[in-house]
Amino acid sequence: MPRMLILDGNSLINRAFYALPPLTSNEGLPTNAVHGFLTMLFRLQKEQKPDYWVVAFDKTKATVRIEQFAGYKAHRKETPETLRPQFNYLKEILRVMAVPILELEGYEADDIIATVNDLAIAQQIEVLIFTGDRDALQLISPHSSVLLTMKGISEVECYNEQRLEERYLLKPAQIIDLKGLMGDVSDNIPGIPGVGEKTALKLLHEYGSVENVLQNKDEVKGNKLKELLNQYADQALLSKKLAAMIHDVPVAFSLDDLRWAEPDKDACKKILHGYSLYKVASLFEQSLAAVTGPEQIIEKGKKQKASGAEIIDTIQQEKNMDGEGWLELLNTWLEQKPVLALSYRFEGRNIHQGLWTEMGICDEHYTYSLNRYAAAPSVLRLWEEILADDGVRKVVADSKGVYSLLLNENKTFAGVDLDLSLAAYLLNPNRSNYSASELLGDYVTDLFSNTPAREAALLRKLAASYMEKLAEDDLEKLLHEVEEPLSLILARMEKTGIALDKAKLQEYGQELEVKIGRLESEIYNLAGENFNINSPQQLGRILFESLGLPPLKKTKTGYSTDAETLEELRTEHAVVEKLLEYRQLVKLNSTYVKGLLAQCCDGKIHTTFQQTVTATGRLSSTEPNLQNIPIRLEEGRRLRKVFQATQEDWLLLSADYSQIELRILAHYSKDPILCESFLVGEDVHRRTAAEVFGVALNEVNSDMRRKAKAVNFGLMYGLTDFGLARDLTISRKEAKYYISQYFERYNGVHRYLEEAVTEAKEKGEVRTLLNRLRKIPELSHPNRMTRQFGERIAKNTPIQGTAADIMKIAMIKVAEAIEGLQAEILLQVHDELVVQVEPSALPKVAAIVKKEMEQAFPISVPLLVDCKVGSNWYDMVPYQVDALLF
DNA sequence: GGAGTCACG
DNA sequence: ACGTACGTGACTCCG
Repeated sequence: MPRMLILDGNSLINRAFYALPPLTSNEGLPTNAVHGFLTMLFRLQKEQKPDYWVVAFDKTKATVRIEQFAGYKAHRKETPETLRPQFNYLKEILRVMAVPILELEGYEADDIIATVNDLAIAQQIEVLIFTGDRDALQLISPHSSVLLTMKGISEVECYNEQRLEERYLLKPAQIIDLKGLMGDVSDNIPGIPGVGEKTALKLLHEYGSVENVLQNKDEVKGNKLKELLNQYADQALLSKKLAAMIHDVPVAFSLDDLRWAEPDKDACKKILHGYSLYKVASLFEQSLAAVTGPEQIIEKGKKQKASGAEIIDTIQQEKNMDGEGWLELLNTWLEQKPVLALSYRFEGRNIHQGLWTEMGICDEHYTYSLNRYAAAPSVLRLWEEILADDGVRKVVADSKGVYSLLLNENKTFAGVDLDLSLAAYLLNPNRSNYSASELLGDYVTDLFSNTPAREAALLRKLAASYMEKLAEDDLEKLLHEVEEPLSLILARMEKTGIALDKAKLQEYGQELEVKIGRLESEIYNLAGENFNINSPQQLGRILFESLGLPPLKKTKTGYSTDAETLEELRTEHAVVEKLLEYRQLVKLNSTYVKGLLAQCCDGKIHTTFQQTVTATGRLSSTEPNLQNIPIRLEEGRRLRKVFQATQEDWLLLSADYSQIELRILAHYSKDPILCESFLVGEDVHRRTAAEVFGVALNEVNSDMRRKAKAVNFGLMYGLTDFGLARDLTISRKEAKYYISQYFERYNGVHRYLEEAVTEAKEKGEVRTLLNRLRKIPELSHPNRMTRQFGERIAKNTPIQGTAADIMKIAMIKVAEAIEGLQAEILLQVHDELVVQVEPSALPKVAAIVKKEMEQAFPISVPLLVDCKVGSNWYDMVPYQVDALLF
């Protein structure tokens, strides 16, 4: 008898989404649900080898059922942002894989499944329905069974008539009666309030159907229940109706459309790899082999052995432990100080408010799982002692995360032996994800049993190969002496946070909103109509169509309306100026006032410093980003008034490197003029102006200096005449002239930049002073534009990256030197450190900070740090460090 | 989710 | 003839 597999697309993708950690493709697209769905699909295909198959999806803008009952599914939770796009990815992939999809406007997957099921049965086809939704049990028949996902998606349970009878003592047709009585919160089917599964089953066992229950309601035991049945009789009948699937969906397909068809293997592989779904791709090949012939299975088996399969076989077995066993084990660890691999899970909104829930731990013999809620207090205390013990070395992915969670409970963490996330980042800073599950992606063949214990065992395995790779690329020192120690400092900075004056911020927000409101009406007046100013598309139509302004620049999608374009149109129409001001204020209000208030709990802000994001080695800051708080324009700069020390009456000390990138360029290039500028401590931009314009230092005017500054600035980015011209609003020819003059005078810089590119092309990579690596595949790309981009990266990365290296070293030294003093580092903004300090400790702390930063990593020109002090991040005044304390 | 815009170093 | 300076993150609109 031929077999058909019907999958409930919506139900299964939802299951997969909530069951799996948030995986992403290399491009950062969320793919966990797609991954989970396809894994289930191919497993099932391999097992069942169906002759027909189909995936049904909801398409419910206006469901037929809405007409019946307005509340139906009205309260369903909105699809999460990271799930929504995955429907389209999945459908796209299914199409390439020649898996039939059925959906019809106005109907749910359920209804389509019921319809297809009927048709298949009529054609003597055996049906297996795969879903997470118990509703489907109503479709069970002698020829149809239902495969239900149980916990998560790892376990499934197969229901046929017999099993349904065993489990519920019900016939398939009674499933809708069951729902009619007990309702279903997720589908917003009301049922009878107060009647749950137990009562509903009891009633059905006795009376068989909702109708019959209602007919005999007077003899039902229990006054309360009788009353409920009386009161909600109609609602129960309606609920039963809602629970019944529609069997006659007018969806157009023939049985032949659903017949299994061999897909284009290469196209499938390509699209799966496009979404970074490597595991699924290999599963796909296996399942294909399973259906297309035995020869290929053997072929496949060989290949499998050669890849990750062996490693899986050799990882430590998981060992179950009782309380006694734990105590004994932990004491042994405390004594013998083994290396432990760790993996963790946590609960809570985010890492700053979270608690770890489970840890997977792997020593050289076994792997274990420790659950905080299952473990005895004495076991937890001992485990915390081990976490804090520097002698017990740990292999982890994301040590900052572990430390953050422990800090939430005022516990500590030490003994990081190897942070695999940081290691992977140093080996290749271009990846998008360095989570444990991602790093293990190469090894994990069975994602569903990816427990913390298993993860820990695999991390331990991974550590060995990473050590080798780190040694090969000469990155061990940078990892162990810079990144790993820094991660713990970052965790403490995040935990400390920075205080926010909420009231003042709200006040500022109201002030902004008044101004924004005024500007809004002025803009509508000047434009002659109302529109959404925040929509670049609508704004473009107003400016360049209604008002007839000249469109100077285009974007991919239409007119450009950015600040640069508007600036040029300023004199053309009065509305332009208002728009610029409007944009500025809206930005301040939505990103900073609203954004910061939303992140502010307990009067403090805790950012997250990302240590594995940038390709150059810089940190980044998220949720909220505290590295881009306005400063350039006064309007925005005022925001800085609300940032204060977390300790009452303490001061903020800001220490920033002066011209660090130019100094690094001087070091690299050994250019005599540039080096001299820094050695004698003159104004570099003024000197550059003198050289480029061929005048004496005292003849340099402010315009000349401004231009020279732009050149110096541009150098670090791989300057072009076009870019310089645009920045200075001068002709390209003029820009070109300045650049040639510059390189003539600063020929050391010129030579260095050329050599940097040549060497990068040879090696395909660049390095910073501390050996940080960045591969630049763009350098050998066929497209000229891309290649030139690679060249600019080759010029910029050693400079930006070295600055980042030096700052990281400085942070480690500063943190160590101020330990025990009344001071804490709060923020890092690339070339600036913000420290909070008790006023009387200021002279000493400022001297330490300045010294440690300036001497963090000596290069051939001096590094200079300027200090400023204030009670908030706005009112900062220069602070002269006492030379004697230095 | 992608595009556009704009905040920072 | 083409497109154009490096590195980030957040918010908004829109399909």
